Amino acid sequence: MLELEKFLPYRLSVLSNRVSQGIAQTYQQRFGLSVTEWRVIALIGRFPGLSASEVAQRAAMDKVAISRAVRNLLDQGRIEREASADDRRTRHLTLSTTGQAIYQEIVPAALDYEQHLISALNPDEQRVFERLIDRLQTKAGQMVDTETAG
Amino acid sequence: MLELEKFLPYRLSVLSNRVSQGIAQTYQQRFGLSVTEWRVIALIGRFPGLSASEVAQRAAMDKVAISRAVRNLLDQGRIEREASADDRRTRHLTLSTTGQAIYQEIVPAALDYEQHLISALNPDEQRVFERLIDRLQTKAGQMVDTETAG
DNA sequence: CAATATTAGTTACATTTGAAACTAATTTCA
DNA sequence: TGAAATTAGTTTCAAATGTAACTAATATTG
Repeated sequence: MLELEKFLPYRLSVLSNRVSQGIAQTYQQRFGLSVTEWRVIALIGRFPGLSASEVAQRAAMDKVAISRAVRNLLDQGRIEREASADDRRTRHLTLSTTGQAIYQEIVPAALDYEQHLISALNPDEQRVFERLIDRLQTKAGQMVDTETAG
Repeated sequence: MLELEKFLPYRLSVLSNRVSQGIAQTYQQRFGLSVTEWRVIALIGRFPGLSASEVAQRAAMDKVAISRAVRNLLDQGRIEREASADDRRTRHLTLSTTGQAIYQEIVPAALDYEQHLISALNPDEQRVFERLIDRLQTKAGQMVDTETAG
């Protein structure tokens, strides 16, 4: 007997969607950023000079999605792109002044959201929760690899 | 300083996507079901006679998405639909014989997947994890309501 | 060194998804 | 009662997304 509302994958999905949506309000309304665009900004802000494919790797997202987000952010003048000295295929990405302003404004709001959310747990619980998430993450990864799923 | 890879909303998103994808292999490959179609089947299997909007509510999904999934499942002969006696707008949904067979086959596989996944945690940890998820779920809901997000 | 394979990134096309408008049935309440 | 509001469900159109094919640059290897 499967009770969807108690089924872990389902609960994870609902929770994740709700959290993402909540946090997205911050940057969608204010800056019209998509989730992918925001992640690109977050990563380039943190690691200036990343290439598009490095961003894709770190964001765990598709390279096509990243390519499109990069294109949009370039069009909007929020990031800049410079050819690599030693590999003419890769271009290094950095935030423009505008992009930096956005980054500076969103990061505290995002961290604030996270703080609010996680304040539902006490510090001990927070640590436990994060460790368990990591373990599940690892396990889920193994299961994709070994095709145990069916 | 925001480190995406430690940021809870991001980690939840990655974990949830990975888990959903892992479990989806079971029903996508075998039956060509989308996530939404599978959820409709899961809910109608559990609660025969639900209407489309009741399914939408319980699945926490958009009514348009449910409408489309229902249409597909009807076309595939996997569910059946019968007008309600007391409200001619609503139609009650049930699994066809084919739909039941699918349900009977997927449910154990899904539960099995969940078991494998959660076996990364010991029983105590499992209970803790579920309680924490619930608390975060509640908190996230409150935050959407009160627009605390930023 | 030249043919082959690989990698970065983009483009094109087809499918999915979401928002808003819509129809039909039902409720509400003045 | 009957006009206005609500609800169930569908359709439409635009935007987002994924897959595969593609270009250009680099790496490999015979």
